Amino acid sequence: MSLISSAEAQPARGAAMRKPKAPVANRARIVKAALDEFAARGFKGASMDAIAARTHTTRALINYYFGGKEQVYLAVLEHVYAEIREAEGRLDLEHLPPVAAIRRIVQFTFDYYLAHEGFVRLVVTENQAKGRHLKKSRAMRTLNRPIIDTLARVIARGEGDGSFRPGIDPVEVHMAIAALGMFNVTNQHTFSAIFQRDMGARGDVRRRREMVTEIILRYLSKP
Amino acid sequence: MSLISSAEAQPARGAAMRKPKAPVANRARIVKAALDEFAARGFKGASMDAIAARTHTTRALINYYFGGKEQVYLAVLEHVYAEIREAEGRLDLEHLPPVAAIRRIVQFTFDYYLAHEGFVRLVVTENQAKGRHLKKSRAMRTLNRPIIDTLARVIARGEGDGSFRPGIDPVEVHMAIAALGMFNVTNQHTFSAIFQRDMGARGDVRRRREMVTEIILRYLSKP
DNA sequence: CCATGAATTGACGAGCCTGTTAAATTTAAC
DNA sequence: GTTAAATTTAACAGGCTCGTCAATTCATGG
Repeated sequence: MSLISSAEAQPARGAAMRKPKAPVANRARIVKAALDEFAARGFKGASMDAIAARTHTTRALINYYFGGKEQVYLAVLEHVYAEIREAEGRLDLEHLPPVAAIRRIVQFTFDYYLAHEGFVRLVVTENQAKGRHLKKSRAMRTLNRPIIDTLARVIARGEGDGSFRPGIDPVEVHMAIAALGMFNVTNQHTFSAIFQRDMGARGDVRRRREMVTEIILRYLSKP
Repeated sequence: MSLISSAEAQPARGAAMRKPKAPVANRARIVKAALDEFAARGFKGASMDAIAARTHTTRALINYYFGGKEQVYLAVLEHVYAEIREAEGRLDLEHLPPVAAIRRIVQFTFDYYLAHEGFVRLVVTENQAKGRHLKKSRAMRTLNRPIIDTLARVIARGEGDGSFRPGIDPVEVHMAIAALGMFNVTNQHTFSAIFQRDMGARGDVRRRREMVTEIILRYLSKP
């Protein structure tokens, strides 16, 4: 059943095995197209035909591969989460002093959301569905442990060397970072419309990025 | 035309006036039911029949009143924004010292989002639609000025009496408050599923509320 | 009491979208 | 070259949802 492992599912090529046409490449392209479509229109709003059109294939083919709309959606979800986890894994913070490490984490997260609007919107969509699909995927739980662990290690180091105060909850800090970073992209439109300020303006975004890191650092620092 | 003003459209009940059928009461009930439905399933996902069922009327009647799905949605949007603005208006901060005033604003916002999940989810939905509907409503722009103004006054007072540092942008502060408060309800499900921590747990929520106020106050305070 | 116009309903038609099925087309192995 | 599995296509059937329209209630003013 492993949907994510499909990428490396090159079938060990048993003797009695017949034919690869372009299934692997197709699957990848479908997931990518589906990501855009789901992110743009939500689960119900997304159209299988639209996804098919974006990949120059047909709806029937997608169903042949994945089994149905819901399963395509799940594949996309696992794909994007795997992607961000992988990116986080390359952060390499161990040799940085705590404050610099936090700074890097916050800015990485902020930038990643900004550059991967599809991911963010997908998370929003999934929440609108009350996490119904996510709960079905066991892969998710192990998939997101690392970020918390690294964050916890940095905070512990900071407490140790006196740059941070004690009693900080890493999960809550991660939440604050995610909240500030996500809001910047998820609520762009209503905010811009209401306050007549283009939230996407270059300078503003850079300033906001700095503000978010400052907010987090001030929260962690000694009184 | 005025969709929102319909609430107070009680026809002055002249002596020779008997009750019509139930148009006013119906309209109110429809908006309420539509709020729930749109919040629960998004714009596309919401069903006019479902709304009708919740109000014991029919789809045709709703169209007779509002004109169509999109217009019902718009009426709901204006309704909830008017509601939160009104609640904010009752905050009465002028006589509080700056720090206490900020504390009240933050906690009010946090609590309001928590108690009005429908409102929050509607904002999310509208953002998923890239603010398409909001932009059509001129009412929105004037509707949300007050909160920024009051916040700006409190910050100015704080800068004046030395409790806050200078150079703070009220809009960005409001954004941070909104981000932290909203995330707490919008991302409940994915966060709970991924980190196996029930974000809704009583104690956690109260602690988080305190954390959010602390985050904001630390950001505003002198270095 | 009746005429009038607003409020309300039931039924209809059209559009979109999804999943399936059977047929056609490739491809690798033999 | 044949063959059989793996892909791909085209067409179908069923379901859901939306907006509209003509018909029907009902309170009210004359």
